[in-house]
Formats: sequence, structure tokens, C-alpha cells
Amino acid sequence: MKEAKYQGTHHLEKSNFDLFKTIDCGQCFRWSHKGERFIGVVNKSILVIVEEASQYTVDVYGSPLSKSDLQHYFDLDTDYEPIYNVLMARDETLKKAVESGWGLRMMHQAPFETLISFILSSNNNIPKIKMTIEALAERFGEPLGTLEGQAFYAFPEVQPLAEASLEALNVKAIGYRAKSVSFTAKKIVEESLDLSVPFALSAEAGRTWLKQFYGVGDKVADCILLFAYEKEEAFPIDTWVKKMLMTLYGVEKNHMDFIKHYFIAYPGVAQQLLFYYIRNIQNKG
DNA sequence: TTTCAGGTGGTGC
DNA sequence: GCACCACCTGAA
Repeated sequence: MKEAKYQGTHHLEKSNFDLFKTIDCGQCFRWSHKGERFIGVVNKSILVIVEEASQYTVDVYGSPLSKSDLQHYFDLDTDYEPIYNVLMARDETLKKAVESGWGLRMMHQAPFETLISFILSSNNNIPKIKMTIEALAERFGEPLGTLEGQAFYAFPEVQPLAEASLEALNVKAIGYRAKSVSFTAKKIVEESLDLSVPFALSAEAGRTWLKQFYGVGDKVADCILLFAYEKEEAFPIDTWVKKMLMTLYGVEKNHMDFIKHYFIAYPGVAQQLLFYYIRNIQNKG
């Protein structure tokens, strides 16, 4: 494979934007970091981001990616301060969660990639999901070139996944989820489904639309709505969140009703902040 | 060697 | 509508 072509450099302001928190909170799977250097694959571009005192310097390789694409991908055009202020005023825990997660942004990722990635996330954990996605990209994705000897691949398009046999899809750690990936890709191709449809739907209707795919239930649908379709009302409920809602608010059932009333306009941001906060407390013991 | 974590889909009530 | 279980694999 050839060396990936350098396509230019962008700079991003660090004000109210923390790249580490943004890629470390479980919303994306194609980013890694070592110290202040981050590497990720976004569509057909490889991004190498270096954190400096007052800004992030982004080198683009592979296909070009404009500054505005980058701004949109990391949701940098949204002013988070009013959201933070509303959430911080709710209670002490949210206040601490906002303080610890300050700068965490809701990413806007490609619908097909997000759909398949979160199908893989069911009954699974982040390191394994990442392994599987890299294996799928290597087998079915477009080669983007090498950087320092390492090969990078785009996330697979729908067509090769739809055409692949279950044996071919049986990559590392995928397990029974190969069937869900296959069914979903086949359905999109055979029924010529337009994945941009949920952008125009309410969160409720979008959830129903996404659940037409085998392997997509309430939680996975809400992740896709939040991380690809910019539905801030979506609130993915997994076992962590259930425990958190029980511990912090004594909520045992009807989670969605509580969420709608308590987090008002920003359930998605609240969910990410609380998830990040709880997980960090857990990791620190 | 065994056990566990983690959503969805299906079955049976 | 709710309760239960199979599904698969890496990590502990």
C-alpha cells in the first residue's frame, strides 16, 4: 500500500472543546491516542491531531476534509455553555458531571458507519467493538494508505457488506453479530433504503425506523439517533445508565419518562456527561 | 478451567 | 405487557 497523501492542516480552538473526552466517551470507535497525539479515520480521511497549549493542529491524509466538515464532525459550531448552565442548575451530581466532562462534544458521524458500529455494540464492550470494526474495515473497506508503516482503511460501504458471505463476515470478535450486519446491509441494498431519512423524522419516528433492522433495539437505535442523526432528545439506556439512574435518582422503571422531565431539552448531553463521570469514578475506584 | 459482562430477539405466560 | 433465556468472545 502507498503512503497516504498529505492533504493539508487545520487548527481547532480548544475553548469548550476537549478532544480526549470527546473520543473517550464511547460514542466513536475509530480513534486512538498516545499522549497528546490522536489518530482517527473519518470517512475517507486519516486525521492526525496534536494537542498544543491553546489549539489542536489537525493534519489530514488520504481524502481531503474541509475545516467546516471538521467543525461539523466535532459539533464545534454549537455553543455548549447554555446547555452546561441548564444542566448544572439541576443538581449537585450533574454539576460535578458537567465540571468533569467540560468540553465533551456530541459527534456527528456517518449514518451507515454508526448503524453498523452500534449493531456491533450490543452485548459487547468498547475494546472488542474496536477490534471488530478494524477487522471489517481491513477486509471490506477502501485502503486509504499508510502512515509510518501502519495501514489505514475506510469504514466499509454498504455494498461489500451486503455481498459478503457470513463466513467472510466472521471477523475477530464479531460472533453472532455477523448475522445482524449481513441482514442490515442486505436490507438496505435490496430495498434501496435511504439512510438520510431519520434526519427529517422526530426522535420517536426515527427510533421506529431504525428498529426495522435486525440487531437494532431501543438502546442501539438511541445511540445511532444521538451520534449520527443529531437527535439531542435520544437517551440510550444501557446497564450503566440504569444503575446510574437508580443510584442517583432512585429511578427503577419508566426511565424515559423521568429523562424527558428531568433533563429537559438536553438528555443526550446529560447522558454523555453522566456516563463519562460515572465511568471515571468507577475507574479511579 | 470457569465465570462474567453486555443488548436483542424470540418464546411463553 | 413482563420475565426469561440463548446468542459469542475476550478478559479476568
